[in-house]
Amino acid sequence: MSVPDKPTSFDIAALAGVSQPTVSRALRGDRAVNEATRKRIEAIARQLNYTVDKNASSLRRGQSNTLALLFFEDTAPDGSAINPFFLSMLESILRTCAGRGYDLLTSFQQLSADWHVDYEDSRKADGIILLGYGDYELYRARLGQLRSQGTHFVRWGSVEADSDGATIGCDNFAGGEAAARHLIDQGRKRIAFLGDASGHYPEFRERYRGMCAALDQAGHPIDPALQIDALTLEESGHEAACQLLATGQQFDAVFAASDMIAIGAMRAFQEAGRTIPHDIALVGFDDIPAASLSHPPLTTVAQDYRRAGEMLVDTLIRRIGGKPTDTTLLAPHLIVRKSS
Amino acid sequence: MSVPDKPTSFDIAALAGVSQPTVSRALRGDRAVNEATRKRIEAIARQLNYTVDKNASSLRRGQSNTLALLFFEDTAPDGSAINPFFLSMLESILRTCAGRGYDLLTSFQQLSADWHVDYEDSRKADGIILLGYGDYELYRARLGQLRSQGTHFVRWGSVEADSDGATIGCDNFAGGEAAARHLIDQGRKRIAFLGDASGHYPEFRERYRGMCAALDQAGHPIDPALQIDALTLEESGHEAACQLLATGQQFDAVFAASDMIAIGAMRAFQEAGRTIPHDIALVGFDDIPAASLSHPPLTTVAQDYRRAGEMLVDTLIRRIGGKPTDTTLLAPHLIVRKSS
DNA sequence: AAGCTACCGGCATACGTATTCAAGCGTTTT
DNA sequence: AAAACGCTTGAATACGTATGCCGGTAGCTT
Repeated sequence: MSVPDKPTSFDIAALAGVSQPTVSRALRGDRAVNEATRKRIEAIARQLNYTVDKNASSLRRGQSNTLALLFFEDTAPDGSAINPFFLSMLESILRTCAGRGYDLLTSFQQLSADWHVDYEDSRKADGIILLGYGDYELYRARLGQLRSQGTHFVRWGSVEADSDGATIGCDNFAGGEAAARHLIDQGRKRIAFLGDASGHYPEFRERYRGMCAALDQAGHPIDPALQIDALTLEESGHEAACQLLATGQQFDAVFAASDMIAIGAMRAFQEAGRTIPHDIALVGFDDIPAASLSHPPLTTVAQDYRRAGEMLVDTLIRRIGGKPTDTTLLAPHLIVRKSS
Repeated sequence: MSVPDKPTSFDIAALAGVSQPTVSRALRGDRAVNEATRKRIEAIARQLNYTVDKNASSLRRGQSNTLALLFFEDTAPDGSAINPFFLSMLESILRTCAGRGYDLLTSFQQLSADWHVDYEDSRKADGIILLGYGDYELYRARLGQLRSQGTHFVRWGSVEADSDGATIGCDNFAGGEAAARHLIDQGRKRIAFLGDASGHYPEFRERYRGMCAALDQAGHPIDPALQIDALTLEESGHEAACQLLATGQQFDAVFAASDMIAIGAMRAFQEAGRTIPHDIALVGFDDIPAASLSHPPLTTVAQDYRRAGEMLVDTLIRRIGGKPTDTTLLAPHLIVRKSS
């Protein structure tokens, strides 16, 4: 059972009694082509199941109508699951791409690895979306490199590193403030923070700073002993919570830098016999799907991943088109559930 | 600030004092090129930041080293989140693709829509992976169409529709049996099933049949009244469970066709004041990440999404290469947690 | 010394599309 | 009636790479 060769625009042209360029023009909707001719060509094309060869087309036009999505990971490629929050964003990005006539290429990158972003260089994509919590220094160097190469890209992340409108981010400071204010309103005074607060994760640091600002405003002291580093993994959250308990410090609330951390911490606290929210009020960040499934359901600061995905794609498309774009800060909002 | 033109193999050739074809050969590792020449070319290429233009390369070679992933959805594109199980699989597929030197194009498809699978026709991808619970009739017609076009594809799903080794699936019957046997071993006799058992979802039907077989073997009667339709959505699971309660039927266990259904059902039962597992033992299917986070943690039949992703990619690559492939049935395994 | 082989690299060309340029033709303008 | 114009189309070519074919050189065999 042999499969007939894929028809080309020459085949269509021959059947329609016109030249190949006319076929190309007709199918791209060029108005220079006579209406009747176009209809005829379209009919034949449909009948032969003709589709434009994207490789040839991209080669000729110098663009591919494809975007590339790069996930950065902290952890070893093994065993690790990607942060659900980013998966939700992926979904939004996919839908937006489809709506805008772009395809999406997806891949993982080790943050530490020497990611030579081949996609645009090799003309496989017109631009790149960068996703993931970024190690600051390494990351910034790469961004500069991309810029100097003239690569089109946008990234999700901390806005402070941005100089040219290529970043979409969440107002992490405001999110941290909102979380802390909520806890303070519940009468909590000693709020612990689980998540890196110093360097590698600018997002987490901002959340911490927002929390500190709220504490400060309420006249509550800020105790550095109540801050424990953690990565966005259930296991890491569990560990950090155990560590916190082990310090023997008093605390009546915990603000976790991400839901994954919060969920791990919740497990640790419950294992230690603490009741949530009675003994410890707990607030997370992201509003991943699992947040509403925990027991008790997790109070959290929701990021609008839907909007974020749209903004990323639309901003990138604007940049590819050479139009100016602005750094965008999306407002998070607190979702109060039973854990606080 | 103007960006210099992207260098081509001609530029490299000129600098290296050789012809363009030699550059192409050298960079592709053709052994007909002298070692020293190759090193020289490689050095220059690296220095100029040269990368092969994938469009030109794909056009010339007639293949793109890209695979396309199509998700099928039941539900409206709005508001719906994709089944977490498939997201886990996506991750595995992505990693495997990367390991095999392929890129991955991802997109959604409405199951009902007239999906003209453009990706291979238009030479943007060498083959296609189909993912999603499939409506049988519609779906099968499309598969036939793809086959007759000579499109390379593999799919995840029920094996029974497969005639040519293009399917990777889970042994749903065995999974259903295992779940039911476990419940029977716990002394349960009247087991309800939540999920479509008749037609549209061959996977679910198989799970149901497996459960019936186990009941039968144990000498327990099978009561059709204990089967309620549900889609793989939390909301749908909740609804189905409510419906089941409303029938007034007696039952001491529930086997849900998926974890999403199980989680929705758990909520419904708890709202109705039933204790799990005391009043109702509950078993799900898939082992999505959230399954271990529910309260109580959900006993479930795990599918090996990791292996599945690898098999899908590797099988597709074999088919693209014209090699024969076999239908593969992966063995699921029961994970006992606290819900049963 | 003639012939043979292995090795290396250039020439020409093909992949399929999109665009520039110009030409043919019928109609309108002056 | 000549010139100008708009509309439609074809001829030629460029995009950048990969590969079949062939020629040339050097080392080796007989």
